[in-house]
Order: sequence, then C-alpha cells, then structure tokens
Amino acid sequence: MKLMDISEVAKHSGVPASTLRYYEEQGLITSIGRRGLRRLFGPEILQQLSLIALGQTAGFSLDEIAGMFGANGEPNLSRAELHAKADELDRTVQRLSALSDGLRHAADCPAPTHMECPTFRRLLDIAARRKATGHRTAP
Amino acid sequence: MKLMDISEVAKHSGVPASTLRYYEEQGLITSIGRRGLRRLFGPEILQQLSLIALGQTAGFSLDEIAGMFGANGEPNLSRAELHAKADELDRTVQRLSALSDGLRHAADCPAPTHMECPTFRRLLDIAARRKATGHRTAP
DNA sequence: GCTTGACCTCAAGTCGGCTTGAACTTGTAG
DNA sequence: CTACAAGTTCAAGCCGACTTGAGGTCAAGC
Repeated sequence: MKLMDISEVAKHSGVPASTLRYYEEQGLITSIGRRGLRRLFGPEILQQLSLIALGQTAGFSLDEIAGMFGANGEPNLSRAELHAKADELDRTVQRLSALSDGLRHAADCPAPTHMECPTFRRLLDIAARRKATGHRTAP
Repeated sequence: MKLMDISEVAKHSGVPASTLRYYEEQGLITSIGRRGLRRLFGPEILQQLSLIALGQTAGFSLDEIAGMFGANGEPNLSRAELHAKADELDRTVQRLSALSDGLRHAADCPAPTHMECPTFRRLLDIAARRKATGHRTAP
C-alpha cells in the first residue's frame, strides 16, 4: 500500500474525502501526485492526519496547525516557539486534569450539593486558574 | 459585591455581555433576577463561567456543557456518566501530554528531520492512538 | 422631571470548519 | 470499447458560537 487514492485515505484515517480536499486546499496536507485527475497520497499522510486531529483536540485552529507543521508534517517552528506551544499545552493539560479529578470526585462525594463540597470547589478553583495563556482566552 | 449587573460580570469574568446574554438564552446560566429590565447576577456566576470555559477547552460543546451542569452550575449527571466524562477527559489529557512531549523533544532533537527521529515518531504514535472515545472522533 | 447612557430585545451578520450538489472527467471491469 | 463508479472542481449551504446594529426602556444623577 504505497500509494493511496483519496477514498483509501478516508477509510484508513476516518477523515472524509471532502475534508481531505478541504485540508489540501488549506495547505495542511499535500497529495504526492495525481493519476489522471485523481489525487495520490503516500502513507505518511496518515501520520500527518493524526497530527492534525491531535492539534485540533488541543484547541489549535487549522491555521495554527498549518503554521506549526507545514504541509509535509514536519515541525516548522523555532525551538522557542515549540517550547512555548508545549508550555501552553501543559497548562491546558493541568486544567483538564483538574476538571477530570473534579468530575470523578463529584461522582462519589456525599455532600448534598457539589458546590458545597470543599474538595470539589478547590478542584474547580485550580481548574479555573486561567492566566494569559493565549489559549482560547476571552477578550 | 453581592449582586452584579451584566457589565460587572463581564469585567470580572472577561466574558462579553453579549456572550452572557447568549449563554442565558442557551440555558447555560441564569440571572438571579432583574432590576427593571436589567439582569442581576449573583457571585456564583463567576464560578459557573469558569466551569463553562473549562468545558470548552476540554472540547465539549455548549449543549454538552449545559447537559453536564444545569444552569445552576451543579453537576447534573449520574455517577456513571461523571466517571465516563472523566475517563474521556483523561484520554484527551494523555494525548495532549504526548503531543507536548513530542513538541518539546522536537525542539531539542538533533535529528535532521523530526519525522526521522524515532523518539518523535514514538511520541506521535502514542498521541495518535485515538480509539472510539466519542470525543471529536471523525465519522 | 428630564436627560443620558447603560441596559434591553430581536434579527441579521460573521467566521471557522466542513458538507453538499451540480456538472464534468476518467481509470478499470466486463 | 463502452459503461460506470469513483474521482474532480466550484459555488453554495450548514452549524455552532458568537457579534453587531437598530430601535426601545429605564434608573440614576443633575
């Protein structure tokens, strides 16, 4: 399976063909060539698509993702920028971990209302601690 | 500061007044009453807004968030559902942690192209391992 | 008691991320 | 060699999450 046409990529990646065309148009991926009109993709595309999906769940826009990894999938940023993205991600991870803990605790806590439970509130406070991360921060 | 009008809430939370009205319309929050036409909010609103923001960065839609916590901000799900959400969150956290590690490693790795670096690829593989989580999974 | 500016409602607009549909081309199977 | 399923382009549409604008109301300060 060296070269795949669009439907094969769709099948293996779970990403619809229409989305693949859209991504190409947006410069997030590139087809390796054409057979007639039909796009041909190399196997690396699957890796790249995982990366894109990952970036999305991390809350990055397609534009940001395109900026981070070129259409080739290679990280495309300076050391400093990479570290900054990693740090941003770590802050997100911390908040989400706190939320997870909070939910799990709420599931088992006997307090009459969760908001009265000090543990739950403490976890929420941690979770809510959103400094200027540049990540989805409201104006 | 017992009762706040909408602009005070906006100021303290960073969430624009238009968004607050929108959230109320969508049933994510409730104003505690009115003074004339003007909405009045209690202090809890700030906590609730943090929770909403958190849910958003976790990748939940406003509908889902409204389902998880009523307009009051109280968790609104069964133990099982809370555990399920927590588990889902944990999987997201794992993937994001892997991405973070991957980025950080890429920043310092001497390999000519990152895709050739076995460490980077291994991290990506971990990161890409997306089973049926129900979370942002493509059709 | 009047002005004024912060609030209100409601409809329409915007933006990102795709999807859908119509009209067309083409590699492959029979 | 023809039929056709699967591909292509391009424009338009859709959904979620808001924002904006026009026009109306009202509480507070002068």
